[in-house]
Amino acid sequence: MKLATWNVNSLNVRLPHVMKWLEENPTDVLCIQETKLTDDKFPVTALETAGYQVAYTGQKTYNGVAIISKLPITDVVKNNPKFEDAQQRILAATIDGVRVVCAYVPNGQAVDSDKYQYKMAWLAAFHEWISEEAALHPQLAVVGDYNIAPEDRDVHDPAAWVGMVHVSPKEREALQRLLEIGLVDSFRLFEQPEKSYSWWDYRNLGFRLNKGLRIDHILLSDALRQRCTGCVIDRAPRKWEQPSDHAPVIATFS
DNA sequence: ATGGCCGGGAACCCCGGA
Repeated sequence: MKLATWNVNSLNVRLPHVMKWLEENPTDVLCIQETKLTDDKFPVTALETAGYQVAYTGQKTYNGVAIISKLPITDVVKNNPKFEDAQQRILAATIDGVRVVCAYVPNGQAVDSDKYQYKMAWLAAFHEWISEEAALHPQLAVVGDYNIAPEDRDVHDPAAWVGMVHVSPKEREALQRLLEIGLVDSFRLFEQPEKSYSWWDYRNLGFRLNKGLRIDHILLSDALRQRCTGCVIDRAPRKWEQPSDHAPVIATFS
């Protein structure tokens, strides 16, 4: 089984990239974020014709998440039942006995901004809900754009990022609390190249100079960790024409 | 370098992203 997460930064623009990537990288479950599409605009036909089932929840202009799967999708839940949220950022579903949570964690904009307060409140409620999901579903994968770089080695220039959103101690603690539920960052289960990132700024030749952050993660419960045989970041689509600023992260399972 | 890039939506600038 192969499970991937990718912030596509507008599915309207990136649908061809998604289709091409799925063709080149047969994937059982692809979780995407920032679709920026209302549900009536979701490209159901294109994906179904390619042999995938879909679940999605979106809104105009911002946010929006979806799960694209070769295998049947059941027990779909939209949003965190414990957090009233007008923003469409969470989709959970069961696929092949695995509970998959696709999440787009708020950006936070700047430490101590209103958006940062929202991010922290969102993460607290997410922790509460994921704790329960973990108790209910031994095989749990919590994947998506976390907008948090866990450690300094996940940041191209840690000194330059001190005090910035994505690396602040409070955000990192929130991610750590999620891990304490019994989840593991699948990327760090395996030897990885130095300076591995999943996002690069469009500006300043960010990708060319590998000035990035590793903020997209696949967190796994212990039962899934036992089955995990690899986790990689696929930089290839970041080199395509008109790319998303994020790259897919892929975990494989026995 | 005080910044550069994107996408969306409403217009030909501004917001949000990270």
